[in-house]
Amino acid sequence: MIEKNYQPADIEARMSVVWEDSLAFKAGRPDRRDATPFTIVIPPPNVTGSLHMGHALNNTLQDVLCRFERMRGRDVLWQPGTDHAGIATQMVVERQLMERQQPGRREMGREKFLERVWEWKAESGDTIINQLKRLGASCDWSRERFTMDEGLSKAVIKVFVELHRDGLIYKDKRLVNWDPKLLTAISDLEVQQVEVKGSLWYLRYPIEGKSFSPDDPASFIVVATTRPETMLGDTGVAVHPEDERYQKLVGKHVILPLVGRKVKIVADDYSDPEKGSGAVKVTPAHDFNDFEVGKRHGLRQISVLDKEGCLDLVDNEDYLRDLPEGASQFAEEFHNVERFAARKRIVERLEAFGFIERIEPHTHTVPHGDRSGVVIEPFLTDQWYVDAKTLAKPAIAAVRSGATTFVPKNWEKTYYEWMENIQPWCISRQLWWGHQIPAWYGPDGKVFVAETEEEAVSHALGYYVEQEVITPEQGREMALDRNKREGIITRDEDVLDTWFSSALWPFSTLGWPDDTPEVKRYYPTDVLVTGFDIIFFWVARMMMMGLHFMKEAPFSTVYIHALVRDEKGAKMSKSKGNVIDPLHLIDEYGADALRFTLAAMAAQGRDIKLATSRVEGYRNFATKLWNACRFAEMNQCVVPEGFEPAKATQTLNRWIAHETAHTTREVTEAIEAYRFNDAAGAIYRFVWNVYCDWYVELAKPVLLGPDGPAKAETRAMVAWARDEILKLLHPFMPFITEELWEVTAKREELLTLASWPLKSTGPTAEELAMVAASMPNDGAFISPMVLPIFDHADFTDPAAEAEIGWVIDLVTQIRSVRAEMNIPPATLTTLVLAGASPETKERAPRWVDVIKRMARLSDISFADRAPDGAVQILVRGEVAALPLKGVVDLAAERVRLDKEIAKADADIKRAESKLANEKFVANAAEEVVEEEREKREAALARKAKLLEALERLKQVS
RNA sequence: GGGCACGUAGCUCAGCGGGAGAGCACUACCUUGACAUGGUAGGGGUCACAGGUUCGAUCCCUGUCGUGCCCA
Repeated sequence: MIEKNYQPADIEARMSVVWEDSLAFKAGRPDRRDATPFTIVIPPPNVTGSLHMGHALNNTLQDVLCRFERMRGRDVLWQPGTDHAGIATQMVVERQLMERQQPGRREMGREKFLERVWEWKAESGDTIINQLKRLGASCDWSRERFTMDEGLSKAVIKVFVELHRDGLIYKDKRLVNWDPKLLTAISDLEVQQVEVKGSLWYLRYPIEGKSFSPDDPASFIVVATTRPETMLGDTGVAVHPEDERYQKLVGKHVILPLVGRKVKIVADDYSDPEKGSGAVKVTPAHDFNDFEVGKRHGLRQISVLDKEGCLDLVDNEDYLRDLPEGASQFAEEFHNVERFAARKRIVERLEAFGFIERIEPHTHTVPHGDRSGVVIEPFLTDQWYVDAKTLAKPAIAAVRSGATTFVPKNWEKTYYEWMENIQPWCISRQLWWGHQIPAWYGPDGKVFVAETEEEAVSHALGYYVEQEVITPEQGREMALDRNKREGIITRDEDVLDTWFSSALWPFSTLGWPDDTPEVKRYYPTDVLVTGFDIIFFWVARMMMMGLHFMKEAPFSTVYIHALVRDEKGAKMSKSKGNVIDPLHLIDEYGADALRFTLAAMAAQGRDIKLATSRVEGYRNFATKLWNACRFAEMNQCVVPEGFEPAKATQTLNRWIAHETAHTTREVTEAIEAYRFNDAAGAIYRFVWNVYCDWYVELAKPVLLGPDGPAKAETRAMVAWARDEILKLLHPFMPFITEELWEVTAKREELLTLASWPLKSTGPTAEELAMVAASMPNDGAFISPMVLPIFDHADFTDPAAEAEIGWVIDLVTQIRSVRAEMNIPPATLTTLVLAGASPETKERAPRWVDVIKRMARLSDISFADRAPDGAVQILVRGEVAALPLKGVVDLAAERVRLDKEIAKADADIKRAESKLANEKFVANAAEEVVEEEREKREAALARKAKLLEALERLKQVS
């Protein structure tokens, strides 16, 4: 028994339990042992995060695919799990400690702090998983993984060790993006370029050997900079080699103001003669470009900042080297001054001595940390790097060859662009939460990379014995006795970039590096569904790692969906406060409505600007479906054993079978092509505008009439079509459809495991091969879409279409005319079918009840010609007359007819002018020309009838 | 500066070489035996602008203007 009202919350709670108890989503169910696997790995959300709109969209689309393929009989594995999200999670816990005024991370120490993070994970880690379940995600929850799981950690260690062994991971001292707030290096991708209104300072650097005077331009060179405070670390001045202004100065030196360091003037085309003064200061330790310039000219690298972004001058040997007397006094004065304060004070000091020529307002982009929001400092440190350039090569090739394709295709360009210009990937992070790097250092700094500490120890002992640092005897003792190893090696403190473990996700979750049956069966995966914002972070890196370690690309298709934006098109973010919480929408309208909205708006290549009104509209759609099913139930509609819709005899029933088959094809093909919006649109229109608006309405007289074969067949068909609807809609609205499936009949299985109505829209591989062989090989790929197999061919019934189409047109037009003539619904009128064709005469009696009911008529009759003074409409070329003499204003009818005639005239004119155009007739496709002729004929016929009608009207008045 | 999108009904969006579509909103009418979370009918758009290709352009090409995103 279906409840009177549709209550999403009740249904959703109950169905979640039903699915869970039945293990419906478990991969590798025995009954699917011989089925082809279908695998998707979830983009793992942050373990302590909560569901946002992006997740809702991303997971709705994955779920549509998984439920669709599951119903098509595949052995579906949707692999769920969460990401440890290094920086983000560590920050959250640190903030928590601060808010609770508890000891900070450093005071706690590494071990205690990590315990604390694990506690937080235990507390909040289920949130996001439960939210995904509320959305209806049909993951195999029994296989949930976490990037810091034992198994996944094992994979991470193995990958690191192997890549290091192969020279693809190495340690290097170079400039990194340093976050002075989080005190860690970050990768290029974690840096956000922000446009900032700043200044350009023009500094005067005195030329060596000349006596400096602000009034004597020959005594100095002007350099322009956006970061005056870094001048303390300057080790050169660069001018363009072809810049005539400065050619004489190249090779000479300037004396750095305030500092007194002697600095060389070099020629380098990095300096742009058009910009600023044409001369730039070179600070190799604090700027990426300057670093390169410095390398080209052998300039020293002097770091003048510490990890926290404060000036570091006292005891800074690099800084103090070769400085004149008195330099240490300045160093002491400015030591430990924060970088922005330092900028201000140094500018003041320079100004006081006449070293500033001028200051211009200047807008430029400044790198910011995407997590901390502070300005990133290029900083010279030792870090671990992945040789991304080498790994990128096969990853590029896999997409070029089509082994992996992007949908929509244009993202491939973005992918190539990035991959072909890829930089070494900095993977070490100065954090505690994450996979600690499996590298150990000896007392002399020698590094030993190994999977375990034991192994590292043995490497180290071997090495130091060989180097004769210790004797073989000592080595043996240390190997045997842990207590004697004190100080031999210490582990690298750093952890790996979170994306390092994410890059392994498609195989680490299946049990790799162990040789598990899951790895064999489910790798490579079928499709990856994700947003374009993480193509670089994640997709590219999975491609690299997958190809390197598994020798096969991790997925054959990458479906890139839109970003969900706010109504203004801006990215939703907490800081902007424009976030729409999907859970609120679920509470208000139900998960099904939210899912349907997202799917319906997921057109390829366009962002989604979410409007709540759409969600409401689709909730109404769910209600509509609910009530249609109630109607079927009230009329005892059930599908009898062995019912074959193709064998239906009633025209109406043949028609709905035909329409259902058509929709089935539309929905199936659209999902196959990742056109989620088309699929959603097709099923929506079918349910509301075909099944509810017409089929059910047209079936009512039969269902309410006397028992008999027609009624029995109609009851069966109403139920059959309903079941087909539930199946087609299930991937989009799983909860309501499963509920209705359960309550409308005794079922052998859950809807979620039922068979999809259409197995395949294309030929099998064999058939394709046959077709290909029989055709001249022009290299063209024959898409399965082009050669559809009509499983539902039995249902095509043009005669039924024509008959029902006539009924629909007739009813619609009568309604329209009645509304136009302001005939109140309560007024019943009569209908005269004038000069009806034999076809119409044969059809009409079958539909009298329906037409009377729907068009609000009292009687339908035939006549040779329309009665005088009747409103006359044209339905498929024949006149239908409503004798309304006295009911309506005949003048109004004349106006209406005039309008109709004018319309027909316009159509005739348009068609004729086209047909009169020789070029059109000569160039346009045959069908198009023919179509135009038909249009002309139809319009001419229509006009003739309308003129007759007008004539008759005139005779009356 | 380079790249990628996008400007279609009041709003949110489909469509895309042969007569402009949906949902919501709006107007009028309707509590008809599934449904007022509903039904019926209707109004509303030189498809940003300017050129070009074509027999034919909202759709393809070029440019302009505007908006958004990504990368320097």
